[in-house]
Amino acid sequence: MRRSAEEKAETRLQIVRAAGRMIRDRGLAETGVADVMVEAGLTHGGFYRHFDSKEALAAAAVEAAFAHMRTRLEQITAKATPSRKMVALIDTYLTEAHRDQPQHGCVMASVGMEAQRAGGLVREAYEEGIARLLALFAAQIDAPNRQQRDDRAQAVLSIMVGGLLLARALRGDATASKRALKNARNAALRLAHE
Amino acid sequence: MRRSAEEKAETRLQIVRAAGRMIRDRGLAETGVADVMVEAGLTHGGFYRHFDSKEALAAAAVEAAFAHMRTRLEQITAKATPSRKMVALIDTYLTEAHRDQPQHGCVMASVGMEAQRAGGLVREAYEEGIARLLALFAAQIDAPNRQQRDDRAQAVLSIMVGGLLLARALRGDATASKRALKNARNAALRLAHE
DNA sequence: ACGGATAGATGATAGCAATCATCTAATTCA
DNA sequence: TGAATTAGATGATTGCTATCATCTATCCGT
Repeated sequence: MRRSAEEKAETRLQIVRAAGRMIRDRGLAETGVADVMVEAGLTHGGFYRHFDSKEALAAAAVEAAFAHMRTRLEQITAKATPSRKMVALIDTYLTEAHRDQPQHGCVMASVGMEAQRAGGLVREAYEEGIARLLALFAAQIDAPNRQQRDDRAQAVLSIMVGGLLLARALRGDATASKRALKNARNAALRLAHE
Repeated sequence: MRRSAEEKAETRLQIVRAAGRMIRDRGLAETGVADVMVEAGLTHGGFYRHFDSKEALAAAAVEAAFAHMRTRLEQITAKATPSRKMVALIDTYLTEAHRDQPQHGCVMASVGMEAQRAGGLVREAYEEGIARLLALFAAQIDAPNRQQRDDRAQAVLSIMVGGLLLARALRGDATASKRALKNARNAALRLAHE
């Protein structure tokens, strides 16, 4: 059953989104092509009409997930007053919702090392995504020169990712997990404003 | 060919060590039982004389890797003067060697989310390992009460793990990667000493 | 020293995942 | 309108992995 070019693009988007969710939720290796297609409302057969390989899909999914996060964060900063932009970013990232729903969250925190080990297109998309995320952070930081902004952006991203990872690891102890988020938040704020 | 109980224990240790290295290097899913056995100098057949399942092996490997890291860190702190203990820990963790050799490094940074998704025994070993790591850190921190020590330990572990992850992600840009280590180090020191 | 026990090897099996050849139905364009 | 095109379905194939039955050579207790 042939579809129009528009419909095909829409279908492709559904596949990429489904892959993005499943990869962040279950991991790269545990996400099968067939699973993704079912999640996208299709059967496994048509997959290769859209992508050359599983790797190509994974790379597209990583890229799209980073792009989605960038868009969301940009909207957040746009709404905040200049002095509150960084606070807004941090408070968006270090939430219980983000901790509990990796499938809609940060790729770095959910598939960090996996994406790197994957190599090829996936790794490229991953590294590019992080570089652009750092740039977005640096742009919100108030410091005298470029180097200092970049340095603080690195520190803030580090504590946010590490804090989220720790909060997820401690989910068995609700109190400790919440404290991990709070401690990371306080630390991030301090590091952002020096 | 039957072996003595002592030899069996030694063999088991070799298997666990090999698994620990491979899991941190390649990831959980990419590490096959047969690969581990070959790495341990055996064939895949005897595996189930030592472990009930791949999961049981992975859990043992995670536990052993955490234990090994604890031992190393304890030795480091034992050698340092009281005021330098925390600095010593941080400087041991945030090195280029650690960045470049995940197979001998921190489990949280190399298989964090994978270990959690695995569930069951692996997840238990992972959570236990992190809890004990936090305790080790807290013990080195100079703060008026327990809660503050725990909070700072969480913050320090978060920035260290996040910083290492970022440094690994940026390995394509040697300068940026080194700065990520340095920025995390500075931040960790500040967070440790308030 | 000898007979039962067992560590580790060999080889089989079952299940799953990626990939692709082929089929079909619908659409687009001439 | 109708022929060429193609999105997506069906089904096959290939390769890999976890698991386990069985075999054999050695060790341990008697």
